[in-house]
Amino acid sequence: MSELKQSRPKGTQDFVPPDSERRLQVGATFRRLAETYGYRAIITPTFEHTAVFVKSSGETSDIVTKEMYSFKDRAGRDLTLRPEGTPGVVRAVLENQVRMPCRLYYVGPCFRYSRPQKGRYREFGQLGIEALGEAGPLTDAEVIFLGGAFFGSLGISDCRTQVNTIGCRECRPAHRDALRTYLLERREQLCEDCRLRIERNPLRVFDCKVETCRQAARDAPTPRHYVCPACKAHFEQVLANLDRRGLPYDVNDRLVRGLDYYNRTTFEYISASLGAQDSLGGGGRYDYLVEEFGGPATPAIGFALGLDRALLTAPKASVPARRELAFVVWLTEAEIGPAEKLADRLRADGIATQIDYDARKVKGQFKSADAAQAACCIVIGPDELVKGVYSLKNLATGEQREVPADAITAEVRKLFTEQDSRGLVPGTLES
RNA sequence: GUGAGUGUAGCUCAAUUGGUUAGAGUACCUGACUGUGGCUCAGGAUGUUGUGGGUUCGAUUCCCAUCACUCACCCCA
Repeated sequence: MSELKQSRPKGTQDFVPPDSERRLQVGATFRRLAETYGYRAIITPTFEHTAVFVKSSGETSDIVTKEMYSFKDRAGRDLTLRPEGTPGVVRAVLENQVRMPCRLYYVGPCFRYSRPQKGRYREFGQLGIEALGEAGPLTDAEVIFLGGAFFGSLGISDCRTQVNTIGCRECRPAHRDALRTYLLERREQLCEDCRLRIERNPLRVFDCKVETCRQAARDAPTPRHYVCPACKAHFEQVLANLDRRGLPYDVNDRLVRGLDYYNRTTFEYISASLGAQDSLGGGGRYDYLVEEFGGPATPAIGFALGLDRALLTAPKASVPARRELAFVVWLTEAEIGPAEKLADRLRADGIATQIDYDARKVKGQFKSADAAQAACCIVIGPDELVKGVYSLKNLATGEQREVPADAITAEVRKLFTEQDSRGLVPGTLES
């Protein structure tokens, strides 16, 4: 293996065909689905002022304390590659005074500085939606359902949906106090991290995987048992609606999520086939965030799904044997001109067309066509020029026949659809 | 940030207790086929064994360091 001077930075990925196409397709599936539910695209910068993330994700969150790609630009501004999508969206909505309520979706890269492993990269793709200005539980259920529908449309069958409620401003303090008291009584059993969490964010103890902490947390007061009547009713309606829609879910008392800004409904999609990083995505309600950004009090809910993890979990569609690509083959240099002209004509007609200008022999051109997975070759030789025809060869079946020059576009189209219907081009990812 | 494992041809992997010329499949190139790919047959090319040190008469094999990748902790997408 010869030494490459440059290799990709740790935790980043290259996508070469056909993986690149598959990845784009997943994004396209998401876009289409989101649009089906009335969401519209929002595009925000890949980096923001660092304060945007510190303020929204929480100063004590792991993302902010140790996972951000932060840097100073040449004018000394403090900037950060976005570790998640929501803060930038909220900032942009306020900055542009987008009329609310509004439903927005985004697809794009996010960055976190953590040690890479299966399903976890330093640059990763997120697919997200944010519904701003909708307060009701039916929105929560619809959002949760939409995420489930997305994984379903990718053919992911082992996705489980977990939901929980963590209460609101009114009921959270009561629970927090109860939890703190409970944890302080069992301080000895807790790991170092969890002892710190008691003061900073006791909810996180529920997330801890240390066995003694799990035991200690088993009977700890959960948020759900302390929620106020309003939150309780809200959650019950969310669940009732999920039932009505037929989306299976598990209520998970310990599901609290890593971002500080959530309230009431939280949810997460889990896959068994992902390994340690088993979360396909998650989200929740964040009714206070817009206000904290200096905007008007605005209820909101959203989710972020992992593009890479979706790709990892989704069954691999068989790679198409043939692409809708025509390949023009010339015999002698005298035909290069006509070949080029024909290719341009086909392209103008919307047919992807390629020529091998470099291959000296016909055989080499056919090999190129085969390697490119072209559906057909169109041969131009001295004979064809005299007769005013092209020889059209179907590379899947091997049949070749002469077609009149002015019928070539129609014939190629016909050949494409014939290959499709004969199943020579297996279905793509979405079907 | 912590731990473990793995680095041999473009790819997937071999190489007996350290033994001299590092192999196979596949992919690639050429020819059989001078206007035709995919099949078949016959040939061909390819490696500083990740890198740098060390032990040894001799290292792909053992030791140390380093880099990269992978998995896990952590965290989450």
